[in-house]
Amino acid sequence: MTNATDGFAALADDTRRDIFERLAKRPLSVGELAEKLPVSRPAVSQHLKILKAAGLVVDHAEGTRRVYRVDPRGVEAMRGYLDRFWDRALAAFKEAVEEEKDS
Amino acid sequence: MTNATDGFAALADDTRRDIFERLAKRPLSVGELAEKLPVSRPAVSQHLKILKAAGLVVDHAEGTRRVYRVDPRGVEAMRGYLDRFWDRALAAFKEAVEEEKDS
DNA sequence: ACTTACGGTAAGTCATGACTAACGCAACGG
DNA sequence: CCGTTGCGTTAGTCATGACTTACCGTAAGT
Repeated sequence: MTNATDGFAALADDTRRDIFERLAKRPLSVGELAEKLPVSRPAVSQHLKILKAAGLVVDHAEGTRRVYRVDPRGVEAMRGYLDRFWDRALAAFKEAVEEEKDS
Repeated sequence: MTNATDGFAALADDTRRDIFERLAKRPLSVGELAEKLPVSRPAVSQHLKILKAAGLVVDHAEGTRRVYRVDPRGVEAMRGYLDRFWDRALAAFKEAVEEEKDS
């Protein structure tokens, strides 16, 4: 878990990205999310399960409700993955552009 | 294109992430990629089409071959998306942890 | 021109996954 | 207690997408 690669699959779905962005604004319960979204409550529950497995959200009980919030550590893991490629890709890209100018 | 959200779907697939990581090391042709991967050449071609649409790679002709390389701008776009949530999520997360200690 | 190398496209198959309805379970409130 | 609220899970359906085979276009080499 908190394996950056799972995060991509988690955020690939539109509904899940919607949920993620709403939780980024403020913590919400499953029911509160389902109200705003065009899908059923069980669907939201399943999406949250996937986001949680990817390390992007955490939940805690609050009476009978379960409140979810974004876990910045999961976001950081994905940033770290992209960073590993960014430096190298940027250097190689600029170099290629320079050679292109020699036409 | 270069829309960060398409990048998540693009990197969600294992084969596509494999292609992306190989291209990050050095530019490669379609055939060179297909040699190393456990899928057919047309499959690689289709994956590259998706990565290109997501703004993560660019291609250029080289004789009859087409050489693909990583486009750092696409990577940067995804980083930017994650950054928008990271600050806010981190602050909210720390605050919640502090309240948790009051138990 | 003919052939060969290289790659994108089309059509069809099969697995994955997003969704709903129905059910089960725990935590309060009367 | 007993009903209600709030979630998670299961089973089943339907759409999406990853893959292969076959085919077509294009750019050299002879």
